[in-house]
Amino acid sequence: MTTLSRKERDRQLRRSDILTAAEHLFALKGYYKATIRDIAKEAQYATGTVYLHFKDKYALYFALLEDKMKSLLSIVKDRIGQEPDAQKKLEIFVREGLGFFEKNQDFFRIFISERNELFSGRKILRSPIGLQLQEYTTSLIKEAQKEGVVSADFDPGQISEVFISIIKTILIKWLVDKEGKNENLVDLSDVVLKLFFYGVVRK
Amino acid sequence: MTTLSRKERDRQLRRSDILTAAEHLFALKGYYKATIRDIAKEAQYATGTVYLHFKDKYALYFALLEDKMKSLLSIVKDRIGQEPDAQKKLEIFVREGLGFFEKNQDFFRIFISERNELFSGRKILRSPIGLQLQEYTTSLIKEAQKEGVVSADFDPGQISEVFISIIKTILIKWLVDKEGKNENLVDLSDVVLKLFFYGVVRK
Amino acid sequence: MTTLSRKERDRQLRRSDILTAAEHLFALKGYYKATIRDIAKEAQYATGTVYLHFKDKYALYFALLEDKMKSLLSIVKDRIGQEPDAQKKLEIFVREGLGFFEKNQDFFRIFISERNELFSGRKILRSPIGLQLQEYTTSLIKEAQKEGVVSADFDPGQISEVFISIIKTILIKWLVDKEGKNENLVDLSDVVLKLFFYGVVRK
Amino acid sequence: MTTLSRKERDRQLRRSDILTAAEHLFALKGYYKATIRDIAKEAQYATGTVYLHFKDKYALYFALLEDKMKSLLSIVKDRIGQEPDAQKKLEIFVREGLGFFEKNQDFFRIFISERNELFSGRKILRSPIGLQLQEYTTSLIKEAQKEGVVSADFDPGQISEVFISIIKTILIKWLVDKEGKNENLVDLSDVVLKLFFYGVVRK
DNA sequence: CATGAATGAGGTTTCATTCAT
DNA sequence: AATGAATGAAACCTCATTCAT
Repeated sequence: MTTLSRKERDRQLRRSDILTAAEHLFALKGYYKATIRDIAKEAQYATGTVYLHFKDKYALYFALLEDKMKSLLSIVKDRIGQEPDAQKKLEIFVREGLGFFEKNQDFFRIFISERNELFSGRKILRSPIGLQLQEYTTSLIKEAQKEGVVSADFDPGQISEVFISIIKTILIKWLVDKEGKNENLVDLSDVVLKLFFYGVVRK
Repeated sequence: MTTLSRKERDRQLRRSDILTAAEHLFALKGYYKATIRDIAKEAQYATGTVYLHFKDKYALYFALLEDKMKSLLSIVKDRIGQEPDAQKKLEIFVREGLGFFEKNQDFFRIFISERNELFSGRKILRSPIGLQLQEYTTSLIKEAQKEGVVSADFDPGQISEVFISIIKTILIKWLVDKEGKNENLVDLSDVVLKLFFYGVVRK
Repeated sequence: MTTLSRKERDRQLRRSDILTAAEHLFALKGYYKATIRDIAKEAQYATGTVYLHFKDKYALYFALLEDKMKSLLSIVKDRIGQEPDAQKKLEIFVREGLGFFEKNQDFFRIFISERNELFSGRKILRSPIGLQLQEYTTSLIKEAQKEGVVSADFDPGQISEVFISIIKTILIKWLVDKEGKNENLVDLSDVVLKLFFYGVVRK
Repeated sequence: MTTLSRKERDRQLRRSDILTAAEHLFALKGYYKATIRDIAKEAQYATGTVYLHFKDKYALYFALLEDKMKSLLSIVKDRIGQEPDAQKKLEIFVREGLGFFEKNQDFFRIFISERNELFSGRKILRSPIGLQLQEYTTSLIKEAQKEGVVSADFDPGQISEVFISIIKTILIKWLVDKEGKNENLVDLSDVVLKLFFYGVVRK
């Protein structure tokens, strides 16, 4: 039993090594320019080893996104936990999302590049986990509408996408400009929430 | 002189043929899967002809985005024209932007996929024309801040990106869901502006 | 017109160069061990050039067999021409077949290796040209049966395959033993025909 | 001693398991497309185990043919036993050969594909056991010649190959057409012998 | 001995780019 | 200038073979 579980643990370790290397290279070079050989080399395995864990290049890419999105979703759900207030939930969502992306910037780069693929072949965002994330966000919005925090006039699906897109936009800008500024993530959360809830008009 | 200008006119025509084909194929298959051969074939030229007009594949891609962005910028500037009111300007911006993208959906698909490349090699958004578009948007925001329409607390660069990103998000959702709904572009403009100005809170 | 036909002629020349190299290497190493790279190199072209003429490795192989079989069939049909006597026709068939194979020994090696593939994936012998060759042989046998030269008791399809197989067997043995002996092809024809018509019993 | 012999018996069992799986897969997919992994899996061993019994892929293939040919030869020799009549011997040879191949169709498919390799690398037919089979057949023919059953004009080696090839051809056709017909093996033997002894002419 | 994960050479195929016509 | 065949580098993926457990 110990033997078996060690085997399985080793297997997961290798899988994880490869995913980490893949995350780095896909973020750095993009899906097409990152090669399996490079990924294997960075993970310090032979090319063929990658194929013991992932059936082909796309399966590796897909698994990577899937794992991270699962992780993000579970963290967010966990942190939101039993919080009863709908607005607070959204606040936690923003804070945790920003935090996760900051710690997983490679993944973030890959993640934002997925929105484009909505039209074309790739479709992580419509995979089970992609849909779960979307549904979860939408459910938070719906709740906020029920509680009267968010106007019921809006289409919750639409609004939840705007919500996500504001988070992304603010985060991108922050990452790109990072050099100069010292703004921290808490401040970013505030900006996102203010924009989302009250828009840009002068109070 | 006539001869020369006709030559030049022909040249521009060919260039334009190729750009149109490229727009179609890049939107359809993405940058990597669209081949120069296919583009040339769709434009009804030989492969080599493409290289008489564009130094390499990326130059073609870049020129395509540049042309369209120039066109978008000039339309928007033209329509905004002498309008004195800052808020109205933003309204026109949204309306014209949505209209342009609707008429140029192929370009739109390519355009949204450019955000990803912010980090990596491609960077149309940091090219002269990309920066002009960005600066123009930012200038509209600044104006709105001066007139007190937009709160001066926000960083205008940041806000202008959020502005653009809301437009994109709403438009993407509209295009993806297009089948069922019959919402028109004017309604979309309203949603964008409401969200941008007042956020989602119940009034 | 001249230009066009020269182009086409050049094209056929290249195609033919590649086929010749392929014939050599397939015969020498077999289908799987012969590589496209080697074939291209032997034909003095770049690897990719092969793919301008043949969609993939199997298409090249198939085209090779097809071309040669067409050629064999047309030679045999041509030589048999207006010969009225059914037995003489079979005699010509054997003579011309042996002659063709002797001049095309590389092709012969590939050809005999095709019988095996009857069961598995490859199936040149069931392609249009393969069937034509088979049907033609069978038709010769049927004629011989009508004329009373070959017993009507036999299934003509079966007999025609035996006929072909005797030719092949005798030829293989001859090629393998070639070193020592000086038996010529005419003598071989005699052996084939005697065996086929009268069997091995002492007269 | 018992322990040792059990070990040895086990060893032979494993070897035999692997050979059976190999026979199946080589027949089904051919030498190149059958993988060691698949063979091991079908035999329910690990990949590496195959290499404890056979030095490499070709050794496995070779051993398979060798075993079966040994078995065929010993059956035929056994059945021919003390039969004094040369013609009867050939009759038994045909009957037993057909019977063996019918029971070992997988092997038959592999066996017929070996003729091709006469020229190239593989050469089971020139291995000790291949030569024994050939020599045995030739000796039967020589005997028949001595007894005046087969004309002494023919080269016995040549004739024995024709003999084998007629058997193969008739059997292949039978296997391929099997669906429709109900011809049994005894009838096939008759056809083979008639063709071999008397050829195709009308009596 | 048995296992099966790891290795990495090597094959097929694609495609941006060049260049002789 | 236009053509499009040729080039050949480089990618993905397979699989015979090895070797630590």
